[in-house]
Amino acid sequence: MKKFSSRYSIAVHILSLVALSPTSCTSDFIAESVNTNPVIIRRIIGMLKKAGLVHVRAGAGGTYLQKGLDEITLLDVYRAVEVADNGDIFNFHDETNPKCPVGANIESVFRTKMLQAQSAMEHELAQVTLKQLVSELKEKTGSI
Amino acid sequence: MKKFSSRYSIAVHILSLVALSPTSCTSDFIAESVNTNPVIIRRIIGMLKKAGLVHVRAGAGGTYLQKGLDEITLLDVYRAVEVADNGDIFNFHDETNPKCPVGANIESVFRTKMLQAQSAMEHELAQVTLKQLVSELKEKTGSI
DNA sequence: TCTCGATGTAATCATTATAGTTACAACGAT
DNA sequence: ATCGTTGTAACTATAATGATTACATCGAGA
Repeated sequence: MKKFSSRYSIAVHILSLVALSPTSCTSDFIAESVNTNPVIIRRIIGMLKKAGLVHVRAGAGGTYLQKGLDEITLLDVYRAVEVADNGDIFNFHDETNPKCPVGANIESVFRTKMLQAQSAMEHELAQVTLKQLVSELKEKTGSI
Repeated sequence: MKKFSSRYSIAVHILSLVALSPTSCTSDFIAESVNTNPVIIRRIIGMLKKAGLVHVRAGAGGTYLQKGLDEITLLDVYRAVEVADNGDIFNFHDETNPKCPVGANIESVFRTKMLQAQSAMEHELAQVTLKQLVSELKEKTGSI
């Protein structure tokens, strides 16, 4: 199947930081916590922005949540940054031989099963809100 | 996260073919149904062999199931061909800044959630045996 | 025993996705 | 008007995947 990029973990990191930080979150500030290049951060923030999860103060700088922490689930974040063309996490071998009874029908049968598996995973992601995640994070860090 | 390769769909195709075909399944024969190169097939069969799902008649040629159709689940096949180093389908951005309370703790919190999501997916895959899948395939093809 | 088809595997290549980096125009608060 | 910040484009490096050629090896059957 397709594999998840580390964009996803960075996106969650960004949102957690924006949620917890009392100071303004510039891409430089975030990049330091994530330990990567600010441009990487800006690219991902761009995706989160497009998904309506955050907004950015142009010119002045700084990223802010667009929705409540309990209104954003891990599934929302996942969909914002994992841009699989069709949304499927599974790749299929294209163009099996239509003359072979197996080749002609295997994909539709297999695809059904895969979509069920993917749904189960996405359902799990939808159960977790950023509020919960941040709350667990706070416990770990002591305070902040 | 990481994405699944099309090896998985090819592996399922191979096993279905081996299960249904009355004639000997050589890599050339299978490659024709899958519509790819025989070497691709042999490589994947090698993985299935290593996982104990099939055996191959060396010299003579032909692949045969090593277990009963109802003893092989989609999860078995998945584990046989998707060789993620640690088994995780999620990638994490490494080396976040340990000096930042968020950077230092976000990964362990996020990882827990991701493993739950992955478990949900794998549980779903474990529910489907090749026997079921082949049975649905038979319905589709009429007979064989 | 010899032949011949089939397997197992290495080596190579093209393609694609990702991550990182530099550079720079545009924005807007001060 | 300045200056820090954002939004992108462009480029590079790296890795995974899929495909292909080549070839040594195996072993069933003539």
